[in-house]
Amino acid sequence: MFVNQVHNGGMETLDNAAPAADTCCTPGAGPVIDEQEAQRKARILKAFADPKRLQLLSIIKAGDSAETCVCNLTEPLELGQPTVSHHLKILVDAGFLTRRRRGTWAYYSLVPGALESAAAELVDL
Amino acid sequence: MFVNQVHNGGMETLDNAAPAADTCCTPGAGPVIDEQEAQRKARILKAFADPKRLQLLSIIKAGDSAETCVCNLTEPLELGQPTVSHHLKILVDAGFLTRRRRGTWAYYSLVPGALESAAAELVDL
DNA sequence: CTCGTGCATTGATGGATGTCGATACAAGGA
DNA sequence: TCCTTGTATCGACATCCATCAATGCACGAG
Repeated sequence: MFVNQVHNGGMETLDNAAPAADTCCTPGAGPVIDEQEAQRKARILKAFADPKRLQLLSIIKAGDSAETCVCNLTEPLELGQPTVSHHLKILVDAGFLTRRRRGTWAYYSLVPGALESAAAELVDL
Repeated sequence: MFVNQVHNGGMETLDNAAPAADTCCTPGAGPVIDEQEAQRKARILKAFADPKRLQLLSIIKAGDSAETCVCNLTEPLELGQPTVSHHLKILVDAGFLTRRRRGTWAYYSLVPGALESAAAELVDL
């Protein structure tokens, strides 16, 4: 099924005289992340890859008491309340926000150091 | 149309005796990124939010000569050649890879400091 | 207990995106 | 010149995702 690695189909004249005429480059033997690790990192980074979620994090980060309820988030984002709750759930599941109910209101706050660790995942992949 | 900010519908007994019985929280007056800036950051981060692209970057980063051709990328990712070219184009357009043709082969290399600047976009949003 | 309010969940839908097969382009060799 | 090989692009398809309207749930007030 796979016919990728057939670079020289029966080439006999090469032997070892030609230095590297038909090899494109050395494959590189350094450590490479596997598929599972790549999926884990991608799942984390996907939580940030949305403009509305970035604005959510920015607003919550700029909050005075480091706690923000949903009613203060629907208006500046120009989104419906269900959509805001949806984005907040994604950020909570990704481990970047914590949710705390007080009365009928739900307050969200940043998890300390979560952004920094996510950024570290990017640099040393 | 918008009926969000009508928290107290004709509440007269509150005056200023009750501290903050029906206000959920202070809106927070800190600086917040606008929609345009959020879209710019999201476009950058979206380039990373894919496991195959993360593996691509990892392989290229681990390459000895810091240059890798496409033929060395299709096999470890278990993807077809058009798909690999598609991902590479996304990473080039995002400014994280540079492309250089030598003969019939195309070599890709990491842009120095690109990952670090992208990580910085995450921390100080 | 009933009502009202803030928030979460569900179902549906339009748009974005990853993947592949087919094809076109570029460059070197016969 | 024609042919071969590596790469990029195109068209199509399947899936994912952001969004909304409708509904359900939790909690406080009366």
